[in-house]
Amino acid sequence: MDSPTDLFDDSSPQLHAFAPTLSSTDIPGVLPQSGAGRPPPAFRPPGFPLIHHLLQPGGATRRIGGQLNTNLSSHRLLEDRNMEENAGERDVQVEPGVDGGDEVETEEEDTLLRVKKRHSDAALAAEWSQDVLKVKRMKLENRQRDGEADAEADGGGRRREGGREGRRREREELKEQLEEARERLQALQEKVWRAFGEKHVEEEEKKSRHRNGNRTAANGREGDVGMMEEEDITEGMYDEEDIDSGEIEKESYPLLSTSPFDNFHKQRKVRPKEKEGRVERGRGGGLHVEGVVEGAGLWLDCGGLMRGDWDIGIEDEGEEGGQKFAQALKLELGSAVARVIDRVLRLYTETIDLTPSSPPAAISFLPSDVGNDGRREREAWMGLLTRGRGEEKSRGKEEKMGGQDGEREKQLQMMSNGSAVPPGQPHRAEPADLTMPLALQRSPDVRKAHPLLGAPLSTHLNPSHPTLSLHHPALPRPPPLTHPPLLPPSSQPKDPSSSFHLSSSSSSSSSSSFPAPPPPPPPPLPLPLLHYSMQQLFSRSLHHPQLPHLPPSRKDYLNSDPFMEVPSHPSPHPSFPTLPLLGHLDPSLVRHAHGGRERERGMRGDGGMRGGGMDGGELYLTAGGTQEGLSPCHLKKAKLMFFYTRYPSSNTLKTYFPDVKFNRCVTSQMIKWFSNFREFFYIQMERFARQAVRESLTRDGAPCLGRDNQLRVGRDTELYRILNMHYNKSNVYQVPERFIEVSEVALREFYSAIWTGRDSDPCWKKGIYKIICKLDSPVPDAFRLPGCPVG
DNA sequence: GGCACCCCTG
DNA sequence: CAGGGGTGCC
Repeated sequence: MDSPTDLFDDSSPQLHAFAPTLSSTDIPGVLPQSGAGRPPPAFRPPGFPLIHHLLQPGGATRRIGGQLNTNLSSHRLLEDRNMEENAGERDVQVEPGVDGGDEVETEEEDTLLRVKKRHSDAALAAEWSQDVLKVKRMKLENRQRDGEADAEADGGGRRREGGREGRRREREELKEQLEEARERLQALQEKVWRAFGEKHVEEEEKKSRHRNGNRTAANGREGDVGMMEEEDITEGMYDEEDIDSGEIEKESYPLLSTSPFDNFHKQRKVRPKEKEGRVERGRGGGLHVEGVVEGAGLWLDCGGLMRGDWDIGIEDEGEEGGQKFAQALKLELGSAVARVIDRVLRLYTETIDLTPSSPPAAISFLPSDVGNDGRREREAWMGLLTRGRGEEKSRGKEEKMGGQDGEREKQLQMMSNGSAVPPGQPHRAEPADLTMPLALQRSPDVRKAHPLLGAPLSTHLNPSHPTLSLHHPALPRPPPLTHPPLLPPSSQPKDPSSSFHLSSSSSSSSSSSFPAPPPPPPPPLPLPLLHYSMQQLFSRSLHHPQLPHLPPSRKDYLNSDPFMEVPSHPSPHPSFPTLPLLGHLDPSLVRHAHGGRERERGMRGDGGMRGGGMDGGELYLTAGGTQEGLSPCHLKKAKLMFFYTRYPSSNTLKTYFPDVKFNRCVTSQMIKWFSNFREFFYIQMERFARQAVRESLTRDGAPCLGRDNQLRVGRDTELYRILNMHYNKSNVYQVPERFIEVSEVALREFYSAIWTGRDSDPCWKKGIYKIICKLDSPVPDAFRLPGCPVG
């Protein structure tokens, strides 16, 4: 069965997956063709019950088609077989003699099918179907115990014969049906919550279960059976299911904390006494409707048909009553399912509706806003990676790549201090501009003490640039001479400030610290936000925070690695899970992570994987093993590594991709990657350098500062944005300061070469390459971790 | 000649 | 981003 992980692929953004579109997929029998070619459904909140009307008597016909049909059909086959084989044994959930049961089931499936259709996502459907089966399996296991318990209770209680025995049996069967329905509802609910990002209701469920447990316990011996049964089931369920949905979702989605469910639960509490009274009238082995329903956190209120009424009806009217009961059950179950789905969908749509222009909010997917797990992971992969590389610590342990670090720094310093000044500079008045230390423009206090490199690189998030700007990379470049892209805010407040405030707006803290000159409102930020959140989920699941202890043999690389501190650090937030998170997501993910090697092998040369983006690559990570091919995840990691090393040796690559089984092909492919990265890098440098040259020529009388400032690559510049978007697309990694400095060096080199006309030499770039090559810096040790850096 | 890199192209 | 040709270095 297909894994639901496709759900999170780029190609099927969440909005697509869960938007209750009223497109052709609503036509019964027309199932969505798993994503491809379907236009993103325009989302609109349902103003009417989406499901309920389908459940009216006669309204629910069984039309199943496509993949779902396969799944559900097989499910039903299994189910039917179970019913036949186990009718007398353990699985007495629906006895053939009872008409209602099968139909209820059918209606449920139909209902759910429609939900799934509305979701228009085959993956979700598959997942759901899979989980139904799982629930069934668990139920079978629990049924045995349950059956024994029931038998005991009956044996100790009363003996009935003839019709009475039959009615009791019917009740039990109906009870079974109810339980099954409850489990299905619960499974559905979990699916939906998981899919919709709901977590809060789970807590409600637990509270409800507690309440219910207490209440049921108060009902005495007969209640105990039911309670234990229910708890068995729910626990069994959660033992398994919690692995899937678990803490992550519970912690991650506070948005829905005031959900309609809350109100509903409050509603329910209005008349607990009355219900308790009715419960007490219930008989041994009776229907624990309320417990069942409440335990599932659902609001199956049964429309006034309370348990006692049913019981009385059954007792008094015999078979007819039983059939009525069955009918009522059927209706109520159906309507309950409908309400569940309606509410969930409405809840979801409301949530979506509340944040229609979610980009800014969602941009805060940056560490402070993600779930705790994500934050922790991010700290491992991002915060620590970017934070730690103190220059002092890094010094002297440079790898072979570019020679000694001190040498590099000297070089860098030299570059920035004016060696880049072109000889024979036409504009004699301006060399001072070009020789100005690049970094002085940003943090003068620090940089004065350590020109250019003295300050620790990215030791912290500069409050002025806490996050990266989020300009769309595809924005057309402005005309060269109108808005020099490299101008800093000081010289050209208009352009850079807008971009700067863009970047600020994406952070939570700093927008106030930079009073904007009447800035144009930030344009919508077209980032794949939901997609990114899913990325985070994946990366969370696939990073083993405690795994990365490296063998001592590698300690020679690790002396300054902040990442190594991660596992030993107590989590700053007590709620952070300390166990590997792998199990908290969907089991299919776990499967991917554990047994994914087979799939990894087939992954290479896919092409299809990149259908909507390459982020599915995270799915192919293994925690500990190696894989022969390179995944998109590795590409991502390589791009981030490019921030540190532009010319990695193959040894470096092997060091930092421990989960890759290197062979000639893989190595050359990775080398090629970096070649491509460099290419892009140099192209941008040249492009902006030429632009700056043009700008210089046309702005002849302009203040000197302006020209100088064009040759910097601050985090507020277009060049930076372009680079960031290329190497750090999801923008979760703090671009190391050193990379910015190297970029500035490159930019100045290009500028100088172009300015002096050296670019007429066909080999004019080689010198620049040489310089840049020497500016490689060691890659943070955190990159030695197998797997995917966040983003 | 082998290799790495650059550059161009699709 | 990959493939392939060109170039320079060892």
